[in-house]
Amino acid sequence: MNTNTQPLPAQDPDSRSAMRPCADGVVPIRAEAFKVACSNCNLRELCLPVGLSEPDMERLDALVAKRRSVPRGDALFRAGDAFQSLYAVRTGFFKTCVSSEDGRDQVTGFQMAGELLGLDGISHDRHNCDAVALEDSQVCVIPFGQLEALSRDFTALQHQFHKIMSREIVRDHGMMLLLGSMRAEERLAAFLLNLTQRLQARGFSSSSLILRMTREEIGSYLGLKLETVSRTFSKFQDEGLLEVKQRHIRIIDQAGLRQLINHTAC
Amino acid sequence: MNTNTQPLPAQDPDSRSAMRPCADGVVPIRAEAFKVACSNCNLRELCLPVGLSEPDMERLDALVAKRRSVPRGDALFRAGDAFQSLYAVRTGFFKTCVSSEDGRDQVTGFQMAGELLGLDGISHDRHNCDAVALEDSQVCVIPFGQLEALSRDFTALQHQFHKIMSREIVRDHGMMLLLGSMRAEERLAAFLLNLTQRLQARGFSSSSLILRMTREEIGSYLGLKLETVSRTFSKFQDEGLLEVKQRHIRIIDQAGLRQLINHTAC
DNA sequence: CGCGAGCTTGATGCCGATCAATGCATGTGG
DNA sequence: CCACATGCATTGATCGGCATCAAGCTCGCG
Repeated sequence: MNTNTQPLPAQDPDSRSAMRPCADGVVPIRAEAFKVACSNCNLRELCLPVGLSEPDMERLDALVAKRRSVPRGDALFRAGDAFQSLYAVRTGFFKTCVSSEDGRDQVTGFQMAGELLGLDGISHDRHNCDAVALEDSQVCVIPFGQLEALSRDFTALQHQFHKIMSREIVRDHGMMLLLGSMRAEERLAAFLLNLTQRLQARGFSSSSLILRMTREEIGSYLGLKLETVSRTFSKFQDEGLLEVKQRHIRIIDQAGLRQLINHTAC
Repeated sequence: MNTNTQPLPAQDPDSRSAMRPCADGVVPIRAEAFKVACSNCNLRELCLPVGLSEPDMERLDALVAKRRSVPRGDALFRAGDAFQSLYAVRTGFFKTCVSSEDGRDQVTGFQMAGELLGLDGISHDRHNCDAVALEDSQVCVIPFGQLEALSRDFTALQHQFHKIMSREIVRDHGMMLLLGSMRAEERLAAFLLNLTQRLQARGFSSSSLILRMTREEIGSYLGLKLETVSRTFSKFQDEGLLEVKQRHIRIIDQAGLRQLINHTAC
């Protein structure tokens, strides 16, 4: 309903071809006109400040004074880097992936505007996964020590932060369910529905989207090979559930997708 | 090395047949002689108080004044229950499992002494999974509101709690890697090594263990069917890696198990 | 225009699921 | 104490979903 991200008809459809140069301050993006501040960020309903009152929110502003731009393909951080800060995605799109000693790797999540990156770093003071920008992106830097300090005399922030961590745990458990017991079609359907739901919350169309990641990255996330992802997309298209043109997806029968998940049917 | 849980030769081998009656206070377990307190709990090196100084630890004692016994098979909490408290396992063994609308369910973890239960409940003020005791167990009740309050003027506790949540996230990402890209043998090997490592940290033998869960529960956790778990156990036994007698496992070739995981070999 | 990254599609094979029967412990009631 | 029921584990036979290998195809870009 009330979208405070500027409501685009679909995701900014040309952002891949015509990527804007992104050195800080070079390009007069509208956001630059404001002070760097949560209190006037159009993501405040989705990000760390959720539920904070106006005056409370201004106390956050001191915290997130810094931004950082990450061009497509670059890492915001890598596994092993010292952990200093959390990051809130302002614009753009990220993937996080862990890898085992023997070189296998697994995409553990895709993050879009308003979502937090780096929570896994708290445990051992080192980041535990790579965070890579899938398009030119910008993040707010949240020094973790300061976040802890501020949340010490700031109950609402403290609680909100705990909720965010807990929500990540719940999400991960959902992924374990998906990876442990769903079949390829169910996985892909769940993935698409989750993606569109999150895009919708950000003011984008719920039926039309552009995938920012490759089939291989989707496959890694869902525990499938890229060929299986591709075939499943084609199958969904044949069945009239989707229209698939490379990375452009239009969802034709959302209810049909939903049934796929809830209906064990087998 | 210095084990502060009483170091048993292996896990209390008769605890399943001769389960002690477990109504609170009925049985004079040694712990009952002390006050209920973190500061003299033999799990303090593994549980929430890790890293706290002696005087700091005593401040925790006010928090965890209550215990609760959970007989084998009973739920400590169920998905949908109102979230009030976290729980620290004092004795016994738990599984947590989530289930989807269509009845599928997935074991998301096994918890032993010193580990925390209920972190997923913070996000929506309701528990999001079931926690079921796999043997007669006892937990410390940690009212979450009080934990937040105490951690507000108690930096070390605050930080420790954040680390615990983060560690859970890291663990979950590891499970996603396992579920997304490992084969049955690798999964079971990783599971056994993880289990023995945690048991060893608690003063138990690192080569001999008793599984507290069924083959089906292991399978659910690892994204396999119980027959596959059973077959893989047999295979490991044939290869001289393990000795398997029902739920009694003896690890003969730990290095061999380790190789299985790190060596993609295929 | 032609190269290359990423996507699609087909043919084949294998790992683990499924179905089914048997074995093995524990517990119960006659 | 034995007979039987019950829950869990093992093992075999078969099947199917997804991985793997291998071409082509599409599209954006130098």
